[in-house]
Amino acid sequence: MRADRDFYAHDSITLAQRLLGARLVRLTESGDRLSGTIVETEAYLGPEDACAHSYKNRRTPRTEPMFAVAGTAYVYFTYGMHHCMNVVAAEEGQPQAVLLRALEPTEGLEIMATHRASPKRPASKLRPTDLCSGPGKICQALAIDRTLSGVDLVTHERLFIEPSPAGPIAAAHLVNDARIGVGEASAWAFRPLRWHIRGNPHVSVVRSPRTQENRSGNTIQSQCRSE
DNA sequence: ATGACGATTTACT
DNA sequence: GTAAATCGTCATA
Repeated sequence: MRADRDFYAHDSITLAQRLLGARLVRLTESGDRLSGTIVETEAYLGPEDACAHSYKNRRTPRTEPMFAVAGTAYVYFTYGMHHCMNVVAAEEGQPQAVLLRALEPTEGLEIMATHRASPKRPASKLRPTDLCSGPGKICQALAIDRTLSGVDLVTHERLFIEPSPAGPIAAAHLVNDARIGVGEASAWAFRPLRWHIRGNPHVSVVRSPRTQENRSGNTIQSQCRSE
């Protein structure tokens, strides 16, 4: 069953954990049903978060959906070639969002593979873990681009989320560490705002405890759980 | 109008 | 591990 407004109406830290185990569903224009279980997320906190697009309330045509009601999709284009999808959290006007970083694909793997195929790596050579193990891969596999930015996941016909009937993943099964790809300039880059399902093979980046120690010193060590 | 820069992925050494 | 690909977005002028 599709998630309703109440499912999304929480701060981004809560929603990031709540989304794990839920299913992202995409019904394409071509009539394909594509879906996957969310296994990795990151919370972006809003005006005070130096790593967020909405830092200092930066409000532009691109970031406008971040200020919308919880359950809105925020999709942006980056590096001249990739799209990334967020789920907007919190109250309307508070630009918090959760970045979807990895899915375990469940329906339409064949179609996803054709979307992800390249000359070097044809669809036939792609394994399930090559399909949705990163924010750019998710959008390519499920045919999500910025034309879907700003749509309401509570009512949209072709893009929505189904919570797990089994309920949220227990905290003991989650790994919580620093966000990926946000640089190291600000202390915000080291805050543990990323979550993933422990041991899931579709997760985009698995940091060894050693690496975590090297990259972030004792700061994260004390705040994060490692594998 | 212009320039610097990505909430990334891929291929190659 | 390092580097290239590639262009929309945003701040500055």
